Amino acid sequence: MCRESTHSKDQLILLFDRLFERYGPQHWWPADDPFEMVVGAILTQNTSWKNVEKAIESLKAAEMLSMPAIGATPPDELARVIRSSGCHTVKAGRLKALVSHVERHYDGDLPAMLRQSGSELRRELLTIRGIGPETADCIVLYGGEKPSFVVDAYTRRLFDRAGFLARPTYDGAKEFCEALLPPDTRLFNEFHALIVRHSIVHCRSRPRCAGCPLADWCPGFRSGVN
DNA sequence: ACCCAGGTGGCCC
DNA sequence: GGGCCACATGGG
Repeated sequence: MCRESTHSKDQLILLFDRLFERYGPQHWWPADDPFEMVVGAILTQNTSWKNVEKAIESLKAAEMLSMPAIGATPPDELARVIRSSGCHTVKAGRLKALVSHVERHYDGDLPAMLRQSGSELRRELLTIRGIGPETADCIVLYGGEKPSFVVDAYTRRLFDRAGFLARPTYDGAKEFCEALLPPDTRLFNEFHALIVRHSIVHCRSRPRCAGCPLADWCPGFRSGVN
């Protein structure tokens, strides 16, 4: 990173303000409890949230949305229940890997794991098969409620198009944000949720940028970044 | 018939 | 460090 300035800091905060003014608080993560949150984070990997909701409903209907149930269910049966989330064979294995980790190291006490510091929790999550940087950051931020900035494909594309960073890597975009923003859980929570919301609701359904709250940063008619 | 989704791991160079 | 692929359902 190393090219940060009060300029890009102000721009970044302005971008957040524009999104917040437009869309308001997003109230993420949509889950009834920490375990459902973590399950959702794994199921939503490269998958639309709509399909994840169906899979979570299936788990609830089968009374399988609990660590003991997932721990005791054979992988192929679990896969059938979460089928709608796509890549279900892979994800069934990831859910079981997560559950067995928490059972082995915390006697099944997920909140105990989530109580660690953000950096320790992140490091530990990354050792679990099927949890990569984005899923880990989601769990730290939305499950552990510690300020770990979540980057996704939308974030990287937005920062690239808006001229904040050129072809950012995951870690590059994360470090950029964490260097410029105060480590505020609420801010990080809303920032990521708003970028997702904007990218889906606005950019996809209205590709012409009509009324885009980020028009200042659009490549076509940019007015002053950099 | 494509292309994309709130990614990750494996393999390659 | 990057590029490519499989994983796979459901909606545009």
